[in-house]
Amino acid sequence: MFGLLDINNFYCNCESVFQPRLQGKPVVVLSNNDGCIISRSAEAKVLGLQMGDPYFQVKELLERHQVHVFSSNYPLYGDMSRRVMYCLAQNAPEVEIYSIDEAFMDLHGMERYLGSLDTFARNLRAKVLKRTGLPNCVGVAPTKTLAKLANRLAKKQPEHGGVVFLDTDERRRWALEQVAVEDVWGVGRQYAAKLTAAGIYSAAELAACSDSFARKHLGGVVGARLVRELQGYPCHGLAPSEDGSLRRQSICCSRSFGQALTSFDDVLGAVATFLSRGAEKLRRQADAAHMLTVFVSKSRYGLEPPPYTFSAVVTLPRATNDTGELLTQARAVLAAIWQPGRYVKAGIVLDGLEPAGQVQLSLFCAEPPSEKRSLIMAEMDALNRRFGKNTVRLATAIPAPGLAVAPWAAKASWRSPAYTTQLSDLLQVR
DNA sequence: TCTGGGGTCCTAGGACCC
DNA sequence: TCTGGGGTCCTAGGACCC
Repeated sequence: MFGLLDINNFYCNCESVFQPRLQGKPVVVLSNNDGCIISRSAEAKVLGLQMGDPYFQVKELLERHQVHVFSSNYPLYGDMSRRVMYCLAQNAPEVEIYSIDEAFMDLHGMERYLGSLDTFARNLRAKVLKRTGLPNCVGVAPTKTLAKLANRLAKKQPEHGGVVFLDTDERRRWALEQVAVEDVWGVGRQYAAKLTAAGIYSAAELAACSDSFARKHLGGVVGARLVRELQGYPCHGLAPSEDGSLRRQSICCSRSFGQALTSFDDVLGAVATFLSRGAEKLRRQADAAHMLTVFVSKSRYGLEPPPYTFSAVVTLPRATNDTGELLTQARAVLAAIWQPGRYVKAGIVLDGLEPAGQVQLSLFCAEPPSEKRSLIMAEMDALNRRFGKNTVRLATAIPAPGLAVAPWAAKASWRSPAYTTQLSDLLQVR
C-alpha cells in the first residue's frame, strides 16, 4: 500500500501559519517576479481566481475583495517543507519526497503497529498539522496513481476527514467513478482532449480501456502503466529520498527579469548569477556537469513573431562544477546566440551529471581538474552558507558600481519575512 | 508597464558500430 | 515481390508533474 500526504494550498498556508489573522481570508501567492498566481487559499478560489492568472489581469478583483497578496518566499516554503518531510520520515518506514509539498510513503506492514492503515493515516495527518501548523490530506491505495486519486477525494470531500483509504476493490471502483478523466495523475490537457473525444470522461472509464488503446493514444508504455495503475496493479515503485536532499539528473536555473534588458553585459550578469546558483546546487549534490545550455528569451506577448527563445548547448571538454570554468563557457555560448533585442528572461541548464570525484579526462583535454580551484569553490560555498547568499560571488555577477540592485533583479513587492531561516526575521510575540 | 520556475520520462530518428 | 540483424549513443521534441 502507498500513502500520499499533500499539504493543502501549501504556499498560502505557509504564510498564514505565521500570520494567523489571514486564516479564513482570501490569500494568494504570486510566482517569481510577481507574475501570476501560483497558490490560492480556499476563500480565494471561491472568488474565481485561477491558478496561473496573471497578476495585472486580476489586480482589480484582488483589491475589490481585499485579497491578501504575497510574493513567493522560497526560503520560508523550503524550510516548512523540510519540517513536514522530517515528520514523515520519523513516522513512515520509507518516504519519497515527490515535490515541495507532497510525499509518497510505502506503508507495507504498518497496520501491524496501528491496527489499520486508516488509523495510521489519520494519526499522521494530525501529527503533521500539530508539528507544522499545516493542514494536509492523505490518500492510501494499492498504487501511486490510486493514492493520488484518493488524496484528491480527501481534499474535495471534507466529510472523509482528510483521509481516503481505498482498501477494497469496491472502494477503488467507487473512487474511480468520482473523478473526471482530466483530473487523473498523468492525464494532462492533450490526453484529456483525446480521451473525451473518444467518449472517455471518468477515471472509471479510463481504467476500463484496453492496453492497446492506452499504448496507442497515451504515449506508449506510459499510458499502459497509467491504466494498469488505475486497475490496482502497481507499475511504479517507491523511490526513497535518503536524506531529504534529492539528487537531480539535471539542474536548471532561470528567471524572468524585473525589466526588459537590451545590453549584452546586463544579460551576461544575469546568466552569471543563475549559473552561480546552478553550480552551487551541483556542488551540493557532489556532481559535475558535462553539458551546459544557455538560453535567453524575448517576450511572448508582444508584437514580435516567434521564436522567443534562443539557446545553445556546449559539451564541456571535461565535466566540472567550477563556477569560473563554467562561466568562461557560458560567456562564449551567450556571445554565439546573441542578437540585439529586448530580453525578459534568461537561464542555464547543467546536464550530463556525474559524480565530481570520478571525472573522466578527455583525450584532448590535458588539464586535470585543479585541486586549488575546488578548494576555492568549497570555501566560497562555506562563506555564503555562513554569512548569507552572495557574500562572495563572481565579479561578472555583480551589478555595475553605483547600482543598488541588479538590473536583472526580479520584482517581489509583497515578500513576507524569512521567519524560520533568518535570525533578524524571527517572529516577535508580545 | 505587467504573463513562473523547476523537474521527469519516453519516443523517434539519425549516425554509427559489428 | 525481394534488399541482414542486431546493437549503442545522441538529439530533439512531446507529454506530463508540482
